[in-house]
Amino acid sequence: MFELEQKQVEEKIHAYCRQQGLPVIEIKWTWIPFNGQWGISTSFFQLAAASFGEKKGNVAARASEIAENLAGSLAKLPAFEKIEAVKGYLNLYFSTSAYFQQVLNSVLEEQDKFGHGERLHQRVMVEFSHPNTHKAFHVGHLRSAFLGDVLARILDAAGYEVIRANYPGDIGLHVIKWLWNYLKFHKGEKPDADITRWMGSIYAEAVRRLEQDPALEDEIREMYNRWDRRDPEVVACWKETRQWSLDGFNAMYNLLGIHFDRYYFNSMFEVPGKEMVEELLQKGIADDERPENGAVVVKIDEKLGLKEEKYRVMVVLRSDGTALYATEDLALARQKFLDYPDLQKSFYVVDVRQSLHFQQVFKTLELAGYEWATRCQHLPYELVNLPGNVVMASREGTVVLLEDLIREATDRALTVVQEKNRELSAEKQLEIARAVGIGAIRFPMLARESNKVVTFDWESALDFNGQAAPYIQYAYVRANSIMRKIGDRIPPDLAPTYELTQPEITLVDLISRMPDEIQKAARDLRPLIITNQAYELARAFNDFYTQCPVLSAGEPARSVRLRLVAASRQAIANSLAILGITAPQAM
RNA sequence: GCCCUCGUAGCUCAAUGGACAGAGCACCGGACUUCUAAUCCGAUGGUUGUGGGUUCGACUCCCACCGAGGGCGCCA
Repeated sequence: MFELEQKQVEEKIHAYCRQQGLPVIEIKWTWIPFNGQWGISTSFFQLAAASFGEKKGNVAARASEIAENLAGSLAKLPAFEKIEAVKGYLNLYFSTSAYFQQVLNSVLEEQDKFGHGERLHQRVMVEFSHPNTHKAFHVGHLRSAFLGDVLARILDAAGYEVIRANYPGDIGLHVIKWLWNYLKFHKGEKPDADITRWMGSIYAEAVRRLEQDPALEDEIREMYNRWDRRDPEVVACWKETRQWSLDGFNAMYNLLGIHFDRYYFNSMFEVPGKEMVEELLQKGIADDERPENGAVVVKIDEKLGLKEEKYRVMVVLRSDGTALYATEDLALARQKFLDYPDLQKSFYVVDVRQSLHFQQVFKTLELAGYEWATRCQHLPYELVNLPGNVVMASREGTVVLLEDLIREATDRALTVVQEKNRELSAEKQLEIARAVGIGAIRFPMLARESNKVVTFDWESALDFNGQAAPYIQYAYVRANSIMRKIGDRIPPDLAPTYELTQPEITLVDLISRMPDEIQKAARDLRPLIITNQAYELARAFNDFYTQCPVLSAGEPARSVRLRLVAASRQAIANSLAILGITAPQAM
């Protein structure tokens, strides 16, 4: 938000460097790290070290000297209230009243666009979630869904045109097993409610039956053959039951606040994938080892002339000529660029275990001469495990179903809402409980580095205190409550003519950082940056709330603070929006 | 055997290569005639796995080791 001011100072520093015969280097700004102080800072250690060249010297002392000199020559800049040199750092403190006013004005003018970047007119795609039909949807699946959703929101806020893509696994061995069990033991059944759970149970039952009697594998093979022959009964059953899953997923996505612009289905890429393998063979990139009882493979390291193994060998077609996941991924990647030739980036939010697989796919496409291959990028994330490092797997039955988690979280929130908001209708209460419960589920999936394993346990999943979504939502509600008391009429623009207190300065400081934080989150593809920002903002607001009376304050503080409350409410709302967390009107 | 990721307070996690490594939970002690206490304030808690190296400066980068997890031609 302070590009202009920064530029001015940078020019002065550069002029000083030239005058002193120092190298002109890029100035890196940081926020002043001291609480309650508002401004920007840069250090001169690098410059001091450079000034000595090959010789040794006291860098700290030299840096202090440079900072002191600059502080002296910059002393008259009107943009800053105070300029000081401390231990080799140059600290520039904003003139609070002017910027305080400027920040609030931007927020209140831009409203829900505050913090967002200029439209870049660049298109990117984020593929995420990719659930398997005919299986349960469990908590382990949430990470990709939330990560992808929020990355899409972040990129959109940063200024990109974002395509949200889903790639459901609607065919494959798991579906065949399901169809077999259904047609043999459950033909004609269809539950009225809770369909995703039921789909999962039919699958789990199929797995159990096959474990108990391995001879049944023959029947699975037969079912696969029927599918390959496009047996009308099997195809019809597949179409119908596949839709049940998709309907169930849609209901869940709606509840979770996730939507997609584009669906690619696994079943659409079997044939095109095989065609691409044929093409790879013709180009001499793939090797057909089927005559020697092998498969069709791409020996990537060999083709690249690498001495050490890196990409290894990727199987692109089974020895019996049937398609693999890899086969289909080749065609999927291509389809995305056929649909959107101007795609700058094609992101895949898929768990870390598939890192090598995606490196292989993208490198193979590059070898095949597709120039867009380098625009594909896998965004890996670690798994959600159960305590004791137990992986969630539908087959093992070690899962926490999403429906159960949502119900528990919502119930717990509802208990509090009913106690605290007796005057609200049951419908309103449930709406709030949903926002709080689902927000509480979302937050911890986003508030940690994606390369760290998340351990799910009920106790912390249902803990609404501290660093959690309800804390942030509550800050929003408090701000909203104050504004409601004055009919939401925000006082007109005015400058603070009283001495601002520390909580007020900290709060506006954090609000002013939001545009930068959003850009940083988009650049690094890290939702964590936004969760941190949102939490800090909420904390600063709660601090302000307890220390600074608003409605009972005398003018001009009352009006200034009302504007600050309105701006805080907006900033918190915008942070929550990027995180896909609903900001309730009451709690 | 090769490759990838992680290791920070009792627990869960933060910290653009820069100022005293910060939060939450738990535990202990306080605060509701005042805008919603799902809140706030205070106290306790650290040789950042170990050993080297690079740098003016390392939780951060490099190397080795230890510990945990994951991946390596026909699963997805």
